[in-house]
Amino acid sequence: MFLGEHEHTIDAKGRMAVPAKFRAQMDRGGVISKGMGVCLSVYTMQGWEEKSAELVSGKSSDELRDFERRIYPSASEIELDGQGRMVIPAKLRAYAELGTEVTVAGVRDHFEVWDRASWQSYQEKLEAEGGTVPF
Amino acid sequence: MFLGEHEHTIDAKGRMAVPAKFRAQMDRGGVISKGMGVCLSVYTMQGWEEKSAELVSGKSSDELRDFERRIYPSASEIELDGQGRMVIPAKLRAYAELGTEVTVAGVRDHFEVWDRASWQSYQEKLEAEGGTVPF
DNA sequence: ATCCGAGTGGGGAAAAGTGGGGAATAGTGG
DNA sequence: CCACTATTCCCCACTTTTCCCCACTCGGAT
Repeated sequence: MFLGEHEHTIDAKGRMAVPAKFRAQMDRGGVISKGMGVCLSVYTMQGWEEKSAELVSGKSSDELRDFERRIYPSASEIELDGQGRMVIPAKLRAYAELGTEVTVAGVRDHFEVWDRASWQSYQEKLEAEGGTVPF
Repeated sequence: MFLGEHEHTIDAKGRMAVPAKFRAQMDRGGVISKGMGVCLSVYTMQGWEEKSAELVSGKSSDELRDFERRIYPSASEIELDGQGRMVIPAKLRAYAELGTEVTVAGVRDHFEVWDRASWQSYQEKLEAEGGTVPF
């Protein structure tokens, strides 16, 4: 399970360290894709397969074609280098408007990568709307 | 699995580099055919056989004959050269209105080749219709 | 104080993408 | 059957990007 908020950086080569707590789950690689909102989502390979299978089920063939043409091209397979970093494709970096300072947030079955400023204003918005955490 | 969006070019000889991430799957060649919409679809040999078998199943013999006469002549077997490129037949290039700048998009079991401008407007259309990516 | 793991930065080798020359091949007309 | 032309294919060359490895810093734990 992915938990917690981690502040990391993206270097000049487009690399970002995966939080050490997430690495064991990602050791066999994973999939990064455009997320809901201005962010990117990273799944384990298994998680991605389950999630995408679930999303395409029960669609008519016309819908399915368009749908597949949106989700698969917007994703990319990723692996970790010797230092536990992943390379974020330039297209995806642009989509999520990532600068060098990013926040990595664990969200149960996947984790998300946000530009740090976007993340902060998003959290502030949630707080203003939704009140306090329920624990 | 074919994933991601790759910007490539078609040179004066009609050749296009297959994205490196797709090559391992294409090493024994594949089949290129007209795609759904103004694009071309490329399958692995195995993927093509499965897909075409699935499409012809459950058709009456009259339907089947016409269908086969449409599908198979519009397709072409392709191999990769020493540099990992494939030659796109001129007829298919014309069908998909491909200029020199193209986008190669991975769509799970196959990948598609679009003229870069067509791809972009198609994606914009999908976005306008379908909202955000669900991940 | 020292060790160790995490996060970051960068150099250099390897691979990817592109372009083009020239031989082999296939197709065309005499 | 031969000659000519056009196309295809194989190879080499160049540039850019990617990947692998080593090095440094910073905290926390021993």
